[in-house]
Amino acid sequence: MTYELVIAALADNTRRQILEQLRNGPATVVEIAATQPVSRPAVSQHLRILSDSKLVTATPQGNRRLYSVNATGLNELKNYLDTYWSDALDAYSGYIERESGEK
Amino acid sequence: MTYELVIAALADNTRRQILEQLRNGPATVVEIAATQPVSRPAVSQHLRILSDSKLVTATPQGNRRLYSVNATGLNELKNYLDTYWSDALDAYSGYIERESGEK
DNA sequence: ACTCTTCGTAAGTATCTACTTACCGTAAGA
DNA sequence: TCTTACGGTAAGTAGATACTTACGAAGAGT
Repeated sequence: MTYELVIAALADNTRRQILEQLRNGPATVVEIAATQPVSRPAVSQHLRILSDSKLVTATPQGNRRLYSVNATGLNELKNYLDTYWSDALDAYSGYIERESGEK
Repeated sequence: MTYELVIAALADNTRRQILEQLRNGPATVVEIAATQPVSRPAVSQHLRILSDSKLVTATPQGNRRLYSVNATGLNELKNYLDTYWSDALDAYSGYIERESGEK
C-alpha cells in the first residue's frame, strides 16, 4: 500500500526537481535549496515527504545531512504498475478498436 | 512531458478506484458512480482528468458513454520511470551502504 | 565560551483540488 | 410529442497542501 505515498510524492513538481538533482549525486539541504526557487524550510518539508515514501535517504554527517536517491520507493511504484496493470490493460485497452472494426 | 498528467491523475484515490473498476471491463458513468461513494458529477470530473491523461477512453454509444482503460497513459509513466530512473538509481542508491561499510 | 552554519519544526496563509447542488443538452422509448 | 435516462458543465465551498517567516536545537571551528 506504500505505492500511494510514492505517487503522492511524485505528484509535486518541486519534489520531482529535487529528485532529478539527486540523480547527479547526494546533496545537502542548502545545496538543494540553492537550485530551487523555494525556501530552505520548504525543501526540508519536501525531503520529509520524499523520505517517508522511500524515494530518498538521509545520512547524517556531523552538522549536515546528506540526501541521496533511494530505489525502494520507485521499485514499489513500478511493482504496482506491473502487477496490477500490465496484463489487465491489454485485455480491455483495445476495446474500441475491436468494436469499431466490426461495424 | 505528459507523464506529469498521469502522475497527477493517479495521485487521487477515487480515480484509482475508478481505474480498478474499469479493469474488469468498460462501464458507463452511472455504473461507475454506483460503486463509488461520490456523486455522478464528481465521477464525470474524474473521468475528464483520466481522459486527459490518456488513462481511459470514451466511446459514445447513443445516449451513453462507455469508458474503458487506455494503455497509453500508463505506458507514458512507465517509460518515464524506466528511462529516467532505472539506471541512475543504481548509481547512487547504494551510497549509504558503501559509505557505512567502510568505517 | 562564543560564533557560525546546518537543518528541522511551528505557526500562519494563500492557492489548489475534490466535492456538492443546480442546470442544460441530447438520445431513447412510450 | 412527451417523458425519462444519461452525462457534461457551472458555481460555490470545505479541506488539503505548498509556501512563507520565525524560532530553536545541535555540531564545527575559532
